[in-house]
Amino acid sequence: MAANGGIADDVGFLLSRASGVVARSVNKALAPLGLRVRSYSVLLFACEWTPGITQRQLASVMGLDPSQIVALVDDLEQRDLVTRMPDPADRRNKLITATDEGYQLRDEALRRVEDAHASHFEHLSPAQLDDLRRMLHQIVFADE
Amino acid sequence: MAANGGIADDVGFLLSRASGVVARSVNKALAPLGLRVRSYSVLLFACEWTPGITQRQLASVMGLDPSQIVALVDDLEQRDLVTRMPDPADRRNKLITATDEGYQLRDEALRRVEDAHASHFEHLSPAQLDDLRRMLHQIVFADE
DNA sequence: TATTGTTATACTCTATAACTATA
DNA sequence: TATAGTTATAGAGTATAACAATA
Repeated sequence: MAANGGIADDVGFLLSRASGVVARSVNKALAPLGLRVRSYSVLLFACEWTPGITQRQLASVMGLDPSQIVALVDDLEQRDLVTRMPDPADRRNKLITATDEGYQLRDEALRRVEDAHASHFEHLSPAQLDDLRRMLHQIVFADE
Repeated sequence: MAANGGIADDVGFLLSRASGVVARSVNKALAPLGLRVRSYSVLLFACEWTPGITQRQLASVMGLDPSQIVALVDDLEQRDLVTRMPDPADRRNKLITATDEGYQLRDEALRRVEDAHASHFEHLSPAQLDDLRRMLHQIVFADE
């Protein structure tokens, strides 16, 4: 599975290295906006889901424990980028929705992340990036 | 509902998710051996490099700061899995080399990691895994 | 002066368990 | 009782700065 050329060619090792390189770069690009890669992802999910995404759904889709979502949403909520609205149908759920400010910050964040990504993905064609996306998706959801 | 082509299909996001899924699984597989994915990588590099790898080289190849290598090597050294030998040619360098015990533990670790990987990569052909390796390598070393 | 390894510190991320409120 | 969110805590990972030994 690994080890044609040893640990340096191990897919798990390369995944970790590539993820680290990109995340570091994205964190730097987002720092002026007061975002990190995690809070950025939460903001985008809040923008994309209508009429909002529950914290449980966020935890599931981000691969995190629900307890880790709390602080991320707290931060965005305190900055008026998202709101926590109790779901009328089930008051245990809290629907996370982006505010107008949230959408505006997302637009700026998307531009910065796209620039950061460009330097890392420039040697890959759009078709290759599609293949890459598909394969990563299969690794993440291998058991479904 | 989620938008398609949104953050869930972002290559950086998928890299982070896939890396997390695999690392979690590998950490669990290595736990009985007292290894984690980081110390496992150090052990493998120590096994593969002749006549040893310096801590600076380890930091470079693993994408870490040299200060982070110290504790990793300390741990392996205290368990007699690797040795720190001053390089006669330049006594600032310390060559990290695996002991016989280190090589033995590596063999067992390799088996466990291969099993852990199998469940995540089973839907990908050997050719696809080669493509994946190549693309990840290009992302990591895009600026070289 | 420059480089290798080291220590120290602060912050972020990860993993678990236990609690509350709603159902 | 079961589920969603929350709090708390300990451990692992990340990022910098400064220092001693060696070149």
